[in-house]
Amino acid sequence: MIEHYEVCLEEAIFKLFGVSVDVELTRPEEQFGDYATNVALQLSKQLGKNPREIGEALAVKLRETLADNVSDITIAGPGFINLKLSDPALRELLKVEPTKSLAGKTIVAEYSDPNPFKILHAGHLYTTVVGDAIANLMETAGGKVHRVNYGGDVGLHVGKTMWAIIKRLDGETPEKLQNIAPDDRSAWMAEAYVEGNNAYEDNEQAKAEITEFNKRVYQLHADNNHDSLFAQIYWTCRQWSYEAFDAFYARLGTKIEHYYPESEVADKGLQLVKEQIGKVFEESEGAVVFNGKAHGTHTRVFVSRQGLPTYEAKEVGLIVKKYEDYHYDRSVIVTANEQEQYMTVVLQAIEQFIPDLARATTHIPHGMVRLSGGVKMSSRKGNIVSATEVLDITAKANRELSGQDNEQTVLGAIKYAFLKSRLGSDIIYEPKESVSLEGNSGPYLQYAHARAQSILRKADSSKTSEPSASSLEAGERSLVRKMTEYAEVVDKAVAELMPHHICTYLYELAQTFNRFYEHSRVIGDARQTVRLILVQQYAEILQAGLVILGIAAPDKM
RNA sequence: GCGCCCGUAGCUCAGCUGGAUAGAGCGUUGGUUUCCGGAACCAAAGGCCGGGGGUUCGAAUCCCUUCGGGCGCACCA
Repeated sequence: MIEHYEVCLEEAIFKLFGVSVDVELTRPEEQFGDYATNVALQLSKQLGKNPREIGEALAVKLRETLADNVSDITIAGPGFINLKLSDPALRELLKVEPTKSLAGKTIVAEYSDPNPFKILHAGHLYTTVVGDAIANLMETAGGKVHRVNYGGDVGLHVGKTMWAIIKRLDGETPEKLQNIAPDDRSAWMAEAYVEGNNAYEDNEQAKAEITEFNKRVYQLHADNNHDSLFAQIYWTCRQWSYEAFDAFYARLGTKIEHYYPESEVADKGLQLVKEQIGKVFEESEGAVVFNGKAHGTHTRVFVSRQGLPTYEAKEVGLIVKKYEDYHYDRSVIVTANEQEQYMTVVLQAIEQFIPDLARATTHIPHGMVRLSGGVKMSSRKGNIVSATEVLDITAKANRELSGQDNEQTVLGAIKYAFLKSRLGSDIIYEPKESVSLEGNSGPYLQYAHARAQSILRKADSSKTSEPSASSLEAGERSLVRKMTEYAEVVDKAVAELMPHHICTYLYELAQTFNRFYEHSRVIGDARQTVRLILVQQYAEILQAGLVILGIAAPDKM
């Protein structure tokens, strides 16, 4: 639809001035019109003419060719051309849906990535919410999205936790695991990890033992050993972690389709890397490294001196494994930005021998979550806020404010607070502000939706026999104008994989509606029919947007 | 030391593929209610867009530089 107007402008410019340009229409402030372009300014130098002259000449031409749809064309400021659409043309724009730019594409979205044997912390909550929204965006654009996560069920951290667990059990006694109550399991393992990590750093003997445990865990996978006492403890605890993840995702409404444990990709990665020694990778000080310096980055170890694959080699295995499983056209990996340069190097290495997969992969880095006034959280030190604690303090803030418990409100509050800022920087989470029903919050939007639904419910019982008018009053027009931006905003969010655009837009939309609603009676008014249609469309857009964000849009609150 | 990211109102943030008087929310001050959900609306105050230089008709936006903060740089993930 918008393309139609752009093409008309391009044709007019060609006819008048004999030059071909790519016209891009933007959304100006409402006072200026519905669409605007600065082509006249851009052409000014090339044509040696005053931009306003160019604009005026174009306006004369366009008033003829666009007479059906455009009610007013003005030249303003230094030479902007502003188009105001006729009311029917504007309402026609409401039929435009987000572009299905990913139709037919298979996409793997990897996010969340909690590690078994470690705590599920606030950062996991954040990255899960972000990943979900991004996956939803790609789905909205028509993509077939597979949501997966990846977690370290092997590696040094497992060695640390296992070391402490066995110490706590007073030996390799898997039967004693039964003494740990199901509700305590996650916390118990998280404590064990901290214990193991401290021992690793402070105690040489423990460090040696942990190193040995790390190898034993790899060996146990290599042997597919489920029987030894050590193996029984390992598999039981790993299962505890997965059960905790399942419960966490169920609570959030996240649907992770497949868990990739590191143990499934370690061998593959190791093998792939070894095959490329002397080509892509080289041996250095007994380890296998990728020399990123030659490519403007830095050198990274892919296989340790002990012959174990590092995170880097496992990533290679994972990227290939995901391709074997899904044959994706595109792969998106959402992680914290501390992994940004690591990922750059890994993709650079893969580019050398499987270029297609490297190019199909997009890494989306985001910042850390900080609780207001808090410090960065580290699971190694144990001074960390768990995902559950964030949910709990938010529930508490909501209870104090509203006097009741409402899980949907709490989740809406957290998700919106996490998603409303542009990805990349750290975010500061303020529970009280997030659950506030005033201002730019999730609950505000949920309430806005409930309120619209309430109007529609009431209208069902009233008569709506008046014919719908085609022209719009000022307040109605502002609302329609804002609603027509929805598809464009979604397209932008999809193109950039940036969910915050949806948040910004939905909030502006709700504000526009509230302004309209404040001054315009709906039920019982002479314009009830046309206004009810607008309320209906508004509620639909609000809901669609909230769905993308993974936030419930309740009919009542 | 090298690399990446980030500095916008008291606080939290939009705006960044250059364009019209730099926008919201919270907080502060004042106002609005016969009536559809006031969890709202209206208004005011509050900004050398970290500093400096450059490119441009035009810079919060691009380039250089400087200061401040975050993160990453070999066998953790």
